[in-house]
Amino acid sequence: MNDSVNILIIEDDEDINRLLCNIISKNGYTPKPAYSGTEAIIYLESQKWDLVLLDLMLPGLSGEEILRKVTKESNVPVIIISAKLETQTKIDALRAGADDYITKPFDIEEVSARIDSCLRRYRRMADMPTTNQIRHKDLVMDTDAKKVFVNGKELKLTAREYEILFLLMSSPKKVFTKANLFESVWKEEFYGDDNTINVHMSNLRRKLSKANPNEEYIETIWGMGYRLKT
Amino acid sequence: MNDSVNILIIEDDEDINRLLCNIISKNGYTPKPAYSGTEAIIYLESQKWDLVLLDLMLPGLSGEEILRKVTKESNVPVIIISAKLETQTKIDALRAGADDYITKPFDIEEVSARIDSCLRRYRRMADMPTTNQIRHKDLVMDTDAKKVFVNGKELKLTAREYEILFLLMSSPKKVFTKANLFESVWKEEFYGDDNTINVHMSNLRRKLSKANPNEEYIETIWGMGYRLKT
DNA sequence: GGTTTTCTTAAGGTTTTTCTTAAGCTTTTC
DNA sequence: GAAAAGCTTAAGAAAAACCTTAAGAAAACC
Repeated sequence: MNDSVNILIIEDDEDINRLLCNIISKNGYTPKPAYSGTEAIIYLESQKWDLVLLDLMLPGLSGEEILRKVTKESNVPVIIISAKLETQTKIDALRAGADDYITKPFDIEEVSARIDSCLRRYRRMADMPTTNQIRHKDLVMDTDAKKVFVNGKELKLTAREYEILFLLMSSPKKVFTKANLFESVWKEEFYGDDNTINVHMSNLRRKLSKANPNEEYIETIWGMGYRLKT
Repeated sequence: MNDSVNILIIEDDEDINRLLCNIISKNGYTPKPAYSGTEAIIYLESQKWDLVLLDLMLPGLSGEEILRKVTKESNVPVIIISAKLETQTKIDALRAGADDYITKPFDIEEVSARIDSCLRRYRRMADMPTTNQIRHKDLVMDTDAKKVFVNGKELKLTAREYEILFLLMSSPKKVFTKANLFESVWKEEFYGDDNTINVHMSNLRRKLSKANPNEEYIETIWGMGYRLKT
């Protein structure tokens, strides 16, 4: 168990799953079949994996959800295997953190080559501990619960306020222009009307400073935007 | 040399090469076109690259040879771009050390996603900080934090000053006319009144020379404009 | 369907940057 | 080496950017 390379195969079609298992063991790796999303989650949480092959079309929990969960909670490389041919799906998967994408029907040799390539890339990588918390000064943001704490005391924020603070905290050194903020939080094109942002910023600051009057969290960079104060 | 992300594009078709260059610079990276295998080799040996896009069908030195050379002599990730549809080619390329494979005709969004994904992977592997820095002499500009440092000491610039310096630093050898500067920084048409630029330039220079009196950073090219002093 | 929360709009005030002006300086050209 | 063109500096004026507050509109929730 120690030196083996463990590959989790999440694929509901039994034939395809078996085929993948065969390819993988022939290449000297240890396959583990999972036939549904829920089953996959159990395996994912039970041990450390070296690679995940993931079918996007699954009964129960969808492949997309699993992908999101995996990339959020761990560092395991993921290769998507799917019949979906649309480019957009591919792009979404790659952007969501997938490492490669193979469309069905696939070629045995190709799968094998991609698995090798992917593992080769990751072999040297050290694992990074991932948490669902972001911290800055005495601010703690729980991105699962979507709550913010100042000195352990919860700070009640509205959705917009939370999103703004999240953006700032996700890149602590980065200056976010109003256009940046607007497009990230509102998901609309920004065309110069920044007053809404001013007001939200002001409200957010008021709440923060009420929670801890001795600390300033958000800095204004004149003519540029906002940034977390270091 | 600065810390921008340099991507070498080895593709003999000028239209495709130009398209790729556009995609890449729009994503914030620095593209360099090479139109033949021999040209590519020269560039490959002349500097460090962050990513190579390689067309397999090339005049002169073949893509396969370049791929072999690159993977043998360096660690640079390579994405293959090719019209060859056969799986065997893909497999060979992946086995030979390529990191990804895109077949022509390709989708702009897909190329962009794959480049991002590939760079992200490598950055994690090398444990590289994702800060976006431009350097020139002892000037360091952090384009995320929008800060400038001279010998490690922060230089406080206004938005306009920052933009001017950014423009100069983004093309270290280029001479910017006042019209260039004005149109880039002010985003308005320039019609002859250059005094404003004079004043800003002067203020910028004053701050720079106060931070380091022994160095001159901006050069005036008489009758033409300004340039970073080498 | 009504209540409550959240968001947006608008206006007034403050701060900071940018622009304009003008005089003095430097480099090029003739 | 003098005239012309171009550049720098400084200071006050103007403009832009930003902050806060309050109230009406919209949305979310029950």
